[in-house]
Amino acid sequence: MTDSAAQLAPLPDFPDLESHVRPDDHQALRLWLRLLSCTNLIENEVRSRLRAQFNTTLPRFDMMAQLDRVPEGLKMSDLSRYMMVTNGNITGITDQLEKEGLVERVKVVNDRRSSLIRLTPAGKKAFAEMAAVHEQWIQTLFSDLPDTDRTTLHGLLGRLKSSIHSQLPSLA
Amino acid sequence: MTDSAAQLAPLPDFPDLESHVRPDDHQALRLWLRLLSCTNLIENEVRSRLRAQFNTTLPRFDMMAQLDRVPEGLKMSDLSRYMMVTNGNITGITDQLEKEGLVERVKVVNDRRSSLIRLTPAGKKAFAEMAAVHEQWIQTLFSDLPDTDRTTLHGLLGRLKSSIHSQLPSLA
DNA sequence: TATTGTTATACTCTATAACTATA
DNA sequence: TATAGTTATAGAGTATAACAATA
Repeated sequence: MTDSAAQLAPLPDFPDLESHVRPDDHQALRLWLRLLSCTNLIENEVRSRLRAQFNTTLPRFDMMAQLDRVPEGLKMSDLSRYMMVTNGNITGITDQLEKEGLVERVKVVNDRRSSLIRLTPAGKKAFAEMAAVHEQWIQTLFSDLPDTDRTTLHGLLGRLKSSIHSQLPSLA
Repeated sequence: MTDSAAQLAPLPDFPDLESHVRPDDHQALRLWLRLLSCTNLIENEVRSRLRAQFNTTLPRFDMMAQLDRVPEGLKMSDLSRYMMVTNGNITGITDQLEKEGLVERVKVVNDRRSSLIRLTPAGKKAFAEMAAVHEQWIQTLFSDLPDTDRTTLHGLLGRLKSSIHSQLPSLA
């Protein structure tokens, strides 16, 4: 693996937030604008495909993804933390998915305030179908990036994430 | 510069969308979840500070940033492309900023359908103050990442962005 | 016919805060 | 007192689509 990525020719000028970067902008700002452009590019595409092909939204998909990985279910406060949104929003998304029979609230015996949310069999099935297609989208969108570059990127973003969490301890 | 980033110990488990990655998830999906986590982490913080300290929003800030870099102004359709939102939304944000005296619509002679949007002197001043503080936030948030890592990251994200644009030519 | 911008609409996501029921 | 979840509210952002004016 090399550092050649840093020495490549300038990119073509795609129209986005990065378009008006100026020569005197500092490295961190340029990096942030590019990070934001990349993420928005992919996220918008994924949102639009989720809507078109599965009539769902990213938050709904994300919630089902979290639940799919914990078959016994998750408390709403856990979901709230993982999805980084407030409690009331989790109630709203849960209500939608419950009405469609994709998740269920399961009472727990030891604490009558809380319940576990988990996927129903129908929810598991629906999510499995979406997840397979979703993963294929992601594979394809990232497929031009060589394996080593993906690994490097993953590692560097891990450092960035740790560093930011240590600066914003309110989040951890 | 080395590839050491790829060989580091696993990250602490911060509660976010990445929390439930499974051993059999493929590299591209892991990378995408981490990219999304990092961006959301920073973006949420920036949104919240823009709200608290300047009583503004990210789209408003972004629009002023675009305009600040083109003193003669931009057409609304240009802004629409750069900000990757539809035309109606640009009208809405422009209306807000115009009412506050931060931008103005300037008629162009050769095409009476369109006008140029540009910052007013008050808008320039207000943006300059915000931009300086905003850049300081970004500098700080990225400051733990060594210079070489920032450069590598910038380069790799550039490759990713090009690759995605070439897959989604509708955007270019 | 195509393009620029506006308007109207509807929906989702979001935070905040007050509330309840339990612990 | 503190915690889990609900409800109500208000605001922002978004896409879609119909529209007027102009090219």
